[in-house]
Amino acid sequence: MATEQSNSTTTPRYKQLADIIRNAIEQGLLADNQALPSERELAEKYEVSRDTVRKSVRYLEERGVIYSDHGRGTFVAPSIVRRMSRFIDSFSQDTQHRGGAPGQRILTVEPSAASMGVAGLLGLEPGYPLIRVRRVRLIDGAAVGLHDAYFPLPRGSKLDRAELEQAESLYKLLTEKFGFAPAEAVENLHAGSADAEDAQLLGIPPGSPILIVERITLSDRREPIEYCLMKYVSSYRYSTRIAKYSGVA
Amino acid sequence: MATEQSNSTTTPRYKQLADIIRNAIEQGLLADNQALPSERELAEKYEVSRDTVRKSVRYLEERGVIYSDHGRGTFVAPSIVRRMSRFIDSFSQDTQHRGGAPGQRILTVEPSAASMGVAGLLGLEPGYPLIRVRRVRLIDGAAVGLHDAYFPLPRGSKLDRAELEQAESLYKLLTEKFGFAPAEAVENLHAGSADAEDAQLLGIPPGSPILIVERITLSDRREPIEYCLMKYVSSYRYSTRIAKYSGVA
DNA sequence: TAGTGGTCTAGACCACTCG
DNA sequence: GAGTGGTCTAGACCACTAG
Repeated sequence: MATEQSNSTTTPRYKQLADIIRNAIEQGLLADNQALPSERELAEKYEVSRDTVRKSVRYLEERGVIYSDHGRGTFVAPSIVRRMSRFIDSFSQDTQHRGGAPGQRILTVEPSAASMGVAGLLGLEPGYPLIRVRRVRLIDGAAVGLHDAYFPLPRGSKLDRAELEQAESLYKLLTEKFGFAPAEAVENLHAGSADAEDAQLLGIPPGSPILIVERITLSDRREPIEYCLMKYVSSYRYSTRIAKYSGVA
Repeated sequence: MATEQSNSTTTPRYKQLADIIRNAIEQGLLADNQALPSERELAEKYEVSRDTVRKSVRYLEERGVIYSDHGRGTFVAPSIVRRMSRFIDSFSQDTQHRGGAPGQRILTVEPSAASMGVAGLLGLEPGYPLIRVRRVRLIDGAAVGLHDAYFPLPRGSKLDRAELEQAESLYKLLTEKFGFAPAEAVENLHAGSADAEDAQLLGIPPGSPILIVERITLSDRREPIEYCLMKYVSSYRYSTRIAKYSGVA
């Protein structure tokens, strides 16, 4: 930690240290459930305070990379846990983490007045102008899901299909072009059946079971900024991690 | 924070303060998205260091109760987010949070030698002696899910149906009687169809779509201690919160 | 008993937001 | 510029685990 990289002006030390530890784990230098050096040792080795080391440890613990046990030490989380983090732009990342090639086929990109349902979820007036983007999501070229996203654009802005087709990701495009800043999301999941259109687009028989995921994305001020309805074929796995039991009452 | 309760010997101050804040929110003293007093004000008012206040804030932030924004302040999370925390013993708690009465009908409590599949998931030898508990989960008396749990018991221990029928919760019983100590869990979800038996137990037509949740529960040492296969009718909602986008490389 | 993580303090300075 | 949260330090003591 002595002589710092060029970007150290902005990256806090605890994140730098966290990256060092995470890289060591990802490169297999530390095995599952193996103990890390003690906090005091890490502090000395990297010339930071113990409190900064603890911040790194918390940071990685929240992400399921390591875990600490009072009086015993800090350990590498088993890979089954490490692989399970969820992120907001989950489809592409999840798929890549699982070794698949994510893809998409854009169906429509069009203006859409908010229906009562969507307006309620987004906290807007019915009829409010939204953009609706419908896509088939692919893994290794095979259709696995349908995404139907609704979001407002800043007044006067436009989004066309060509733009989206070139972009690496819808979220990245929205973020860079329109200042779309997702901070958090809530998701509701349930089982359902494919209707005729779903079935045709996903290449499955009508009535097949599908996993339905509804998501509301919130800005840093916790204003709803997107509603997305997703439908997945039954071979698609949605993975999640449930953190430490929190002594609720 | 001056004169403390009797149990203050063990409860850390930051959790006591977190409880004070959470209670204020739950009692409606603070509205959604309303700003909390600044960290410095809270530190002065409750006579703790600012760092301790920050621990309380982190603690509640992880649980989706509040959120902080650099330079702006700390705010009450909107109720749509606050309601979304998941816990390991989720069914009973989730159901209660939603205003329903959770219940169960125990189908079988029996010894079961680990199949190859379950053995692999639990990191045991096939044939290892396990207990298998099958239950129908109810909300307001109506069947909504099937739980099929497998776990090892300490050598020589036994678990019978009568015991389970009296217990408040399977987890509580296992924890208190056998030192079962869940620290974390991973879940995989996908859509499927009810077979004849599922359909009969859930009171739905065979072939109906169901939400299939597989869970592996891990101990504080991250050893797998339970595998549970859950099937839910399509009206059941599985809710989750996706925390702040974490700058993963 | 030695070593580990957990809590707590008091103070400093930086980075960000907003009027 | 005033106020907010974010980072960092150095040190102290407690609680837990294990040989």
